[in-house]
Amino acid sequence: MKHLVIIDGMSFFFRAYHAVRPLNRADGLPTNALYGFSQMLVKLLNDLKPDYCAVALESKGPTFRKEMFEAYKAHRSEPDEEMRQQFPYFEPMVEAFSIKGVGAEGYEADDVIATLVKKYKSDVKITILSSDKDLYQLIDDQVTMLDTMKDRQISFAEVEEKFGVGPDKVIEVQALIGDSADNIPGVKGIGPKGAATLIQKYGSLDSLYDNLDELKGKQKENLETFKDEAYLSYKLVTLEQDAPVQESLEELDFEPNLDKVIDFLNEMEFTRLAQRLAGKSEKNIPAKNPEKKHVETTYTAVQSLEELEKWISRIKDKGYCAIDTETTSLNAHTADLVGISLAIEEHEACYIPLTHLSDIFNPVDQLDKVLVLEKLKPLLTDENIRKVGQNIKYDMLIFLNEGILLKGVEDTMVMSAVLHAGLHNHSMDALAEKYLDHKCISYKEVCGTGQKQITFDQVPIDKATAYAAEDADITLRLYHLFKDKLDKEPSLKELYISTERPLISVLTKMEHNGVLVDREALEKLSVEFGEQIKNHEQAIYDLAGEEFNISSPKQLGDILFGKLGIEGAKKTKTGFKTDVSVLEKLEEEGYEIARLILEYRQLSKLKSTYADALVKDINPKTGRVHTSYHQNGAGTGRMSSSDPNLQNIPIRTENGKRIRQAFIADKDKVIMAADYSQIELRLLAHASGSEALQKAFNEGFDIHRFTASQIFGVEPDAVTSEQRRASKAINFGIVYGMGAFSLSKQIGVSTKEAKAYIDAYFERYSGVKPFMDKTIEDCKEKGYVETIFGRRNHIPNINSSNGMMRSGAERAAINAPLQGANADIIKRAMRNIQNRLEEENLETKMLMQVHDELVFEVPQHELEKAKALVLQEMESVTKLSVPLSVGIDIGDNWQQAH
DNA sequence: GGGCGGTTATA
DNA sequence: GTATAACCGCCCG
Repeated sequence: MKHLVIIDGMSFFFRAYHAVRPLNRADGLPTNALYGFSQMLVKLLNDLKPDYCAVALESKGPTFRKEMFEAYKAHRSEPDEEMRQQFPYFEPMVEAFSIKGVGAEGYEADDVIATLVKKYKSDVKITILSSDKDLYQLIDDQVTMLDTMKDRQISFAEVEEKFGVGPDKVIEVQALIGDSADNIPGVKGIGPKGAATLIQKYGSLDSLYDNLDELKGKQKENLETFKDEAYLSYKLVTLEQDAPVQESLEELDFEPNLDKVIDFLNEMEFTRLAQRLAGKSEKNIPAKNPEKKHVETTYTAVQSLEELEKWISRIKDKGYCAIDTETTSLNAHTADLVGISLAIEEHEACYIPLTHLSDIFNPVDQLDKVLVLEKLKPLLTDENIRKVGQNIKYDMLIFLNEGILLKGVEDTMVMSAVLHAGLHNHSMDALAEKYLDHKCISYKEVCGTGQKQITFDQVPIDKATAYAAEDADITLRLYHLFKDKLDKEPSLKELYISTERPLISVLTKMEHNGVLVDREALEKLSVEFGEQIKNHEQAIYDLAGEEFNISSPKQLGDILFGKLGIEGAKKTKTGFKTDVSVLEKLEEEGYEIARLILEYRQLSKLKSTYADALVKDINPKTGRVHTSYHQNGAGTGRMSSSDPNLQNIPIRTENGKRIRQAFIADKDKVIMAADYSQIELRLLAHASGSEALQKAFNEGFDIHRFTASQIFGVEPDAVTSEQRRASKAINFGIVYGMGAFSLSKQIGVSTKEAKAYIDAYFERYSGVKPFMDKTIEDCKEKGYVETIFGRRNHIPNINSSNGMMRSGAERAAINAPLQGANADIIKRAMRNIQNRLEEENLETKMLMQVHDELVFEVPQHELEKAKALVLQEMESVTKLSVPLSVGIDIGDNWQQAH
């Protein structure tokens, strides 16, 4: 049977535009979308070998859907200028490939495709080239879809995977889900899962509504309320199969003319593609500096001393530059420098290769690393010449390992975190796409992936230059953009200049310091835990009556609630729930196996995540463990730590404490840990203005006992330990926006009682509830919340129409100003402490930060001095209506210092 | 080898 | 009931 291929024209043109990085013809015409599309067509010629081919075109005027429903596709944004400039070449391109363009006035391309499918599917096999799920309804034995960008064929199975039903029922499901991108309303409260379940059960929209009485609750209510929307959506997603399409199958006959194609490709200056088609090998094409021919970027490799001197002198004149290092590893503490890229003017950058692998067969022309670093050093260490990086802490660590401490740094990632917390991530790729509309060359494109991945020192210089120079260029462009944005937001600028920017160097030094761990102790623990795990395993198998993988929640659930028939099972999405709370309940009911599993879990966690992992993380060169801090790991302003995470080292259990004991001080030094006491509650007292709460802190009361006396109406001395425990849970819960239901579960009382406690709390600590309400209200209006220091966190879901999402967002909104202010305070303290340690020439080293705690390594002889300094700086970092209280402890290891 | 769910470690 | 990171199993390609 012959083969008809139908291409969803505009949809692919747009995707090509976004998928291909900017490209220009010598005269400046943007050509990236044309390039992507041409490339796709070439591949199509080779792979599919169609007998007939058509490109479906959009109607130029308004479509019947728009007339049926005004809002349809209403919030589609206008295409970019660079895209618009390429439109006039679209049809000539299609024509050059000898493909027929097919359209119908008043109909979308999708309708044209549907019409062609209906007309010809009994005569030919059809492949639709599109990734639009609205076309799934056309799929059947004769008709498949192909997403060429993802290189994925879409047939029955894929449709079912995506929608839970076959192509014949897709419309029914889509009618219920709706599509926010096209403004198709659907039924509120029904998403992909619910829609699939309903249609699977009832078969169609009509039948669903005929049997609506079988449903209940919110779902039924929603279906009733949005019945009109459902049927409107049904009409909107149903494709018109009888659009006025004139073309006969013969007219779609596909006879490509290679010369015409090559002429077009040459006209667009897609030389390599043209030559490939003409049968010439790619290798014969000179690939020297391919970027040079594009007007917009000049990326060069620096391979001579003269060139280097030129760049250095230009940077000195300019007063700042963007900088990026290429290395052999993602982890700065194990990475070796491979090359450096620099940028001073936008769209222009250089790459200085230093240690690319070179041998007599493949010699690499590169300058000597030591020499280049010597030349660059004055510039790098000059505080008045700003060095802008994207995550420059990484580059600082690389230079620090070469003996150079950068001064005067700026960081576009940190700037973005200050400006855009909660909106998106701050990776360069994300920022470039969002703010520069530019798709970066991906690391994978340069180095490959998986087994075949190479390190950067194996990348050829021209490829390395294109990648590395682009990074410096993009960083520079983002810097200019974010600097302007900060200038318009004085409070954010202040946060960046006085807190976040200085912190970069502090964190660099902390990571560089690293922490000493007792390897032998951890190895012993690993062995001991391993033996205990084995014993537990055997005991569990005996009770279960068979061997199974205890670490598999699936298998474990089946054993407990299936084979052993234990009652009271709760379900997760995929099986039985087997988490701590479930197992603890079983343990209370007397199930020995539950106790054993809990212990097994704890031991496995301690062994794999801490005992074994930490030993692997000991750096062979320094003998210490160097974490990576993420300055804005959380949208709230908190940091996070990874590789390894030193912010979740165990402390609660006895076995856990033994892990902490392995964090030790070097010879003649001690570990000093300083932590803020009750800082978030103090911040709540300050921010809410609650006088009772403020009084409690000003008088230095035991806050949980005091809260208990308030809630239960007894004298502080008369508070029972049970009452204090409950109050502690409330104090913590309040700052998380907790409700009565969760509190009741946590402290084991009825929801009613829990509600009474919370009411009493708000009654006694008047000001807290109004503060929380005001915070949410402000957030709904502005889309973000602020700490008392002006740090922002955006909460996009605060106005969500989904109740679950919205209440989640409200809890986040309550918590963020408190958690964030905590972060503000400790970050300022870190900056001040590091400054003073250096000013006063102390040998004390800051090693770790754990949200409200700082850990230092202190020489015995300066212990008193360091202690006083840290205490003073932490407590006096800001003045609130309640005092900041810091506890300091000292020991030979981290466990003792608590 | 990547992604995701379940689980657990911390503040 | 806020904010994270990491491990394991399991499913996919």
